[in-house]
Amino acid sequence: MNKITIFVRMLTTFTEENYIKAIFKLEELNHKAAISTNDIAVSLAMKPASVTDMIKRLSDKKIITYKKYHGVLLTKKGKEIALDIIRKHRLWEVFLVKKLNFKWDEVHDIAEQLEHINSKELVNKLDDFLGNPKFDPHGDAIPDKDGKMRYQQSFSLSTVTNKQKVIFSGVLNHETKFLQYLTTLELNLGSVIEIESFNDYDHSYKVKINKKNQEFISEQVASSILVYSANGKS
Amino acid sequence: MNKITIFVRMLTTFTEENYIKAIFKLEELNHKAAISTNDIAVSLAMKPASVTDMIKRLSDKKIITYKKYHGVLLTKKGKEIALDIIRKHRLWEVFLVKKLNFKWDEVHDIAEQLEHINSKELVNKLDDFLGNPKFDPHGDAIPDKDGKMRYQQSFSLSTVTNKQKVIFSGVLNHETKFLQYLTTLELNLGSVIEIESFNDYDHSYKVKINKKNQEFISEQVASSILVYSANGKS
DNA sequence: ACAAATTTTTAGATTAGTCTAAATAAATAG
DNA sequence: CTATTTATTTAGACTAATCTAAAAATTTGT
Ligand SMILES: [Mn+2]
Ligand SMILES: [Mn+2]
Ligand SMILES: [Mn+2]
Ligand SMILES: [Mn+2]
Repeated sequence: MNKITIFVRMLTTFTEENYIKAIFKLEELNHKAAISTNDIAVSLAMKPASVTDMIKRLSDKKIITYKKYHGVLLTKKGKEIALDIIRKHRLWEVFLVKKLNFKWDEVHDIAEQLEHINSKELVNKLDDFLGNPKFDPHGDAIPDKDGKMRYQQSFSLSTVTNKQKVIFSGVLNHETKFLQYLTTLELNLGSVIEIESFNDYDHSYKVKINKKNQEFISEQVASSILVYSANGKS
Repeated sequence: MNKITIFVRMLTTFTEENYIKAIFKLEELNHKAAISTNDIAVSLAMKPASVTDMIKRLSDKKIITYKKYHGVLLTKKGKEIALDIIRKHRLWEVFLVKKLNFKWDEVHDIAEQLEHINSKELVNKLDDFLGNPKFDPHGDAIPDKDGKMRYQQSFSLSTVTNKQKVIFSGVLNHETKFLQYLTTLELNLGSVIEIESFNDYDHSYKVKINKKNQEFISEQVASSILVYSANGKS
């Protein structure tokens, strides 16, 4: 009746990793208070009761801190896991677009699967193969092997109201439909957006893209477009 | 109390796919009779009772035919799924070796994960990116998108007893240790093996590899080495 | 052809991950 | 500050995938 206890590195399951990533993204948005059960449930399309169950498990594994009725926060270990998953997701997206010729609106779901492949050597060799890219096809920063990533000094187009030139550097909405719409505007990462006029009434823009096509951009669309100033400063 | 029944394409789980692949490989070896519960259990390091459970599920899904106490066989659908998994496994192995510079003895476990990534477009684009390779880094044929693969007309080195030149074209043992040993012999796919003498007593060989190094090959090793005749015929 | 050995299945239990419905705690609004 | 509303947790149930132990079927050896 003797039991031998062996301490095995506790791996995270596919499911746990999805919770960890969701909590990380909610913390990025909130970056103040703890994340609520409900917010996690909404973001994963799960019922709150299921979330309560899982956060207990993650808390036992020291991946989050959890105070009943008061939400959760990732521990250092939890953040490391999250950044590793995000690193893999974004590197695979670069691979799919740059090497396999997928379009930027086609890669997210495949990367959702690939981000769970477990191999340190694989992700690092993939990183090298791709030339250690700093941004993914949607302009999101890619964490390096130590989890470091430089957040871009960009802002939403919807915060700009004066005539000026800005550079398109990222999106806040990753839906296929939205990305495809931007493609029809010939808007790609790095494109120059010249604001020709701002409509005070509906907050829409008339812009010229890459000195070529003149387009109309609604407030709704502008709010999901990230840009930085075209004047070297920043 | 009305129920709406929606017919959803029934996807195979990770676990089911591993059973399907195991059964396929056992059928390749046996290619006569049905595959026994026990053989599946051994090949997956699982208990027979668990296998019985799973083969009931696979039978319900029409992936295998199952007669209680008399083993299983893959249906057409089952074989298609198996070939698709094997296609993915071997294409990913090519990717890992050719593009990411992994060694041929390092790729199997990573490919075991990647083979379950679910995306028709991904596997076909990967195939194109790799130049539609016909063989993986271990000399195994890669099924095309219709599941067709040309079996090689090769034979085990241990069936050759006369002096002759043969070409190394594959392995029957995929263990890291074995593959590493072949590497120390400077034996790579395509290497020329000149049989200089065959020892009738212990069935070992003295050979010259690539017209360079003279090596000793035991019967045990020879039995896992696949070759074809270097004289154009075949 | 029958007894013994082997293989396979069944029965019952466990864990991860999910759900619904009910209970309870926290937040909000008068 | 209390009542109502909202959020969270608990309780109980289900499925997939696994196990052990026991029962049943098949195979083997004499
Ligand atoms: Mn994505
Ligand atoms: Mn992205
Ligand atoms: Mn392999
Ligand atoms: Mn292989």
